[in-house]
Amino acid sequence: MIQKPKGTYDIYGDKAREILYLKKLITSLMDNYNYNYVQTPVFEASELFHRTVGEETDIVSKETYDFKDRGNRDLTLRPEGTAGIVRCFIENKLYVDASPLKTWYFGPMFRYERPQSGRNREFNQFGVEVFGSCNPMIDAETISIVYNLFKLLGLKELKVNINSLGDLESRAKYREALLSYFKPYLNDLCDDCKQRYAKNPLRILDCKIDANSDIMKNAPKISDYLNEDSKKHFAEVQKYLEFMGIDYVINDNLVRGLDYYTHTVFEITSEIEGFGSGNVLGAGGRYDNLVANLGGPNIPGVGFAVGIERLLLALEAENININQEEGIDVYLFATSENERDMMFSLASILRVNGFKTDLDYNLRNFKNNFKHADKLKAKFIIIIGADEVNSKCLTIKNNQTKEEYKVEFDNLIEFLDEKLGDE
RNA sequence: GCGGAAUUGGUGAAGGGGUUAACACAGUGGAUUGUGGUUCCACCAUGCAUCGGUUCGAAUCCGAUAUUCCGCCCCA
Repeated sequence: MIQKPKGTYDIYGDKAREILYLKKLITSLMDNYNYNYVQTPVFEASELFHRTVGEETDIVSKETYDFKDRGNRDLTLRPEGTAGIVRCFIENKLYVDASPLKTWYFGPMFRYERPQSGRNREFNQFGVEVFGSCNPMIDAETISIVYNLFKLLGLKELKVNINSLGDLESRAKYREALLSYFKPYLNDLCDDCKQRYAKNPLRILDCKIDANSDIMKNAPKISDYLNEDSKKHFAEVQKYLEFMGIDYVINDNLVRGLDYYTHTVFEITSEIEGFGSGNVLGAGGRYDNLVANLGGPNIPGVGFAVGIERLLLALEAENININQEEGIDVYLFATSENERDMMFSLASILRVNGFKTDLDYNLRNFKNNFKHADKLKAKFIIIIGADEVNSKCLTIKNNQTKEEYKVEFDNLIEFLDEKLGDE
């Protein structure tokens, strides 16, 4: 028996309805914010991710799905969404259009990881990327999208963490300060942190092992190294968040695992008991140099990604049901083989007229047909037998009230419109 | 990359070396004939993740592999 690849899952039934509902809600929310849907390839040149996400990040160094195609091209299944959208932005010269350009995406991402709760090898992300504005309003707006989506869904146990990494100048100064601060303590840090010291010292702050040590607590804070512009930018982001009534916490140690961030970074976590390390539901930030680094014009960007599977887990943990199974309007069955053709053509007419219709394909007996109609949550049942065919008068049963009606064939649509229109 | 626990029909599961793999739900057919969701009866795993080993005999013991769940690292 061939099984699905490790860390993947099939989407069907309740899960499928939930994801479709989320997509619908997100689509309409993005419409209100006036963002444009963008779809880019699921795989890209491997080099794209090395240059954007960062060579030394875990995502690129040990989690990518790399392969060569039959033309010997080096390709990678996308581990995140930003790189592809930025490439698309540059390649199609989308910067000639209205600025800022506000985009969103929804689709599968791939990371070669050990599966566990809230983590799969193929998973779905919803995200936005905004290009062409340095205005802190955009930073606050993107945070508000994630926040409002979660609130709309009914999530309560949320925490918005924000921080600023500053511009290139501030970041460089801070890096120097960290290097000189940690140098005497190098041997006291964990092995991972020793590596981070050499490759990306900011990430030392992210360390869970040393988090509570005095060394870490007394480490220099990024906020002391922000220059005037960076400070002002961060202050305005906070001002706009307050305008929108979004509670946030400034977390000095929030640095994020992707290399491209500048200025604002944020994470929204679920604070539900027992949610573990998968509690980051959405995260993102500003990346003012990424477009230029990839060979595009010097245009700033802001974005975030939300993990759909994690969002569904959080909804489940808060007992929020978004599975909107509605049931059908009409169920038809024939009493014998002779009436099946009529049943089938009648179903077709109902469907074209906008009624959610299903029918008995199996020639079930009466009992099983009624059972099946209940299972489909049918509002009306139409029974077609010899009498009905001869008299051209249909028997229609309201499956909630059990009332039965005789309706002329020609009046059927009108009858159902009236009955179902009440709701 | 490291660690822990699991895997028995469509589903929930019992059985921990002895031949027909319990029970329940779902499904199908019937008692029931054009009006059901109650009740009753019948059918529904030559097979217990896969491969190999031990044994007269393995779902049961041993080994390997796969997958699932959970934790660490990291991430959404």
